[in-house]
Amino acid sequence: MTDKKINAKYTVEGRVWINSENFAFTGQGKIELIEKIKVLGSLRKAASEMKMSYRQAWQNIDKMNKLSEKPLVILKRGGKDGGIAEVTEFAENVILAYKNLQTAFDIFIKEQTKKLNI
Amino acid sequence: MTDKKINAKYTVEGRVWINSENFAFTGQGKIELIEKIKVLGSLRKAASEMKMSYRQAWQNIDKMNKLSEKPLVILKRGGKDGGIAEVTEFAENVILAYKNLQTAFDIFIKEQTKKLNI
DNA sequence: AATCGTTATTCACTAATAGATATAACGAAT
DNA sequence: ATTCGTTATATCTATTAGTGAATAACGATT
Repeated sequence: MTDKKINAKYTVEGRVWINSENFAFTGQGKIELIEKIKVLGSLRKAASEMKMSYRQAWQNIDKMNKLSEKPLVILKRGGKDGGIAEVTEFAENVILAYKNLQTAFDIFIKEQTKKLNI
Repeated sequence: MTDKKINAKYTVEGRVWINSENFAFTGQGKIELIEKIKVLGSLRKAASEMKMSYRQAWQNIDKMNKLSEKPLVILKRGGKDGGIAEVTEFAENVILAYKNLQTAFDIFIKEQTKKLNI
């Protein structure tokens, strides 16, 4: 017989990210941004699609690139299409690591919510 | 032989809290505030000792009281000492739950940092 | 060299947050 | 009734964060 006494009023929530030298260089928003860049090949379009200001998007990418070992997105201006935004293989690894983390965290949250005793 | 190949450049970080109907009614700051209230018997002194503005402290307590099932801190004004702030038994339970959660989360963070593969 | 759409950067404006200050309300103790 | 130190609340200011607009810089393609 399963225990049905679940208190749904209180839940555990939280956030996780990966840090590099005092800067959270991942986080849901940034991961999503990189993924959109990968699809669209453009920082401007990616930001626009996320309804994130271009400025903020650029700053995020710039910080991530500068504060991590290797760049995550290579931005080039000029050229045929005005410029390109290229997602590096390193970024792919980071995204994978973040997703694994997030998956584990989701499980953690569920467990802890179940354990809540208030 | 222990694996010494630890990449200390990247770490997992995060935050957890307990939610009640769309309001994070716990969090390190709020828990600390309640604990200080318990010791000092005064919201004003507790806020002052934490270098938190009285206004913010009062608002936090007020929200917590209103948005949770039972009040966590009972505030009374007037009287011999000008007023009193009383921590309820319910608040004690919440604090305990939060600390258990935090302990588990600390372990989670360590594990995940160790697993980081970037 | 002219064009194009992007990256890169600045500036001014706005909204939101935090803080400080001041003061009213309170009621047990005297 | 007066006093006291607190709770409770309003108001103003300073700081910060975020947005939007405008524009310069770029370089492969034509």
